[in-house]
Amino acid sequence: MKPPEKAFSDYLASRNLKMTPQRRLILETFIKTDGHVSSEELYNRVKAKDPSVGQATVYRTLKLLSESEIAEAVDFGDGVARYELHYGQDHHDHLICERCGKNIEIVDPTIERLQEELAESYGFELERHKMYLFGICESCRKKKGSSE
Amino acid sequence: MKPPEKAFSDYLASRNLKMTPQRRLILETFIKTDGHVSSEELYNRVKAKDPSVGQATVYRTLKLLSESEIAEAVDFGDGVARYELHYGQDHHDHLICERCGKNIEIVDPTIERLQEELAESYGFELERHKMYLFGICESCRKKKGSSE
DNA sequence: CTGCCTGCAAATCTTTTGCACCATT
DNA sequence: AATGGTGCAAAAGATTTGCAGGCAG
Repeated sequence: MKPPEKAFSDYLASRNLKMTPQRRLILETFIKTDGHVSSEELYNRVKAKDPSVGQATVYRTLKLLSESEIAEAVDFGDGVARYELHYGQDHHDHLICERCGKNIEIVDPTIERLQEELAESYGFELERHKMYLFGICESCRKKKGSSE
Repeated sequence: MKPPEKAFSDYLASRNLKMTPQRRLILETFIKTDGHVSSEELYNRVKAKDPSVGQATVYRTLKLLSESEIAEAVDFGDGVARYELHYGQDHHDHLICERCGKNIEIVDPTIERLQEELAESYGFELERHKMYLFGICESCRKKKGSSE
């Protein structure tokens, strides 16, 4: 499988766009940052390496990365768009602790298959899905009453 | 089960807040509107009945309805917060056509149970979840190539 | 009076866009 | 020259907040 940079420049080329130093830097920084980055967080990291990069460029590049399916938006319901690396990653869903914010990546093949079947039963061809499980993790349950 | 209005005024009372004509009107309008309303849509409907109601009041009331679990936020990833009636409704997830936006409410008991088990296997106590399946519906697949 | 509510407008916050200039072909 | 790309600042869109006045107990 080709490296993400190559995948990105291929995507750009296919749309008559160009790989630029800024885009390369943003992509590199994005890849190094694991977890779920907001545009602003990414902008800050990028700025640390090259203060001349503008915030709009980060927004624009993140959108390109989404379109090219190298990044994927994850939405935790706070008003901020977050992105995670998608290219070359296994699909996964999210298990989130509502108290401490801990975020575990999960996947269950049986559920995946049932989702497919469920969509089919409604005549849909399933393209993708998002599943978020919200609960309280073990350690937060132990120190009960400590928050809220 | 008590009617939503009662549930809401009980919730308000429990927080030393009051049921007001505006709040009542907003709740009534919200209940009559099925599907997934944005604050602005709801504001427009409310305004049609009583033009003196302000937009901020709709936002504020919608937040109260969320807190009281009478409404629930659904997030389709466009920048707008939408709400649906939650109180007294069965839980359901969403099957969304990426082409025409058709939105079907779905539920699969087996998936629900597996989600519970999956969370448990990570030591989580599952409180709630959100699942969105995105695909292409049958009629959109037939008129293929008609969009995008 | 006191405390909650409301409408309005101003403020915030995130994201997008217009524009003039730059770089590469 | 032509086509994109960029940074900046302004704009846009959604939501929140400050405030002065209003109402109910």
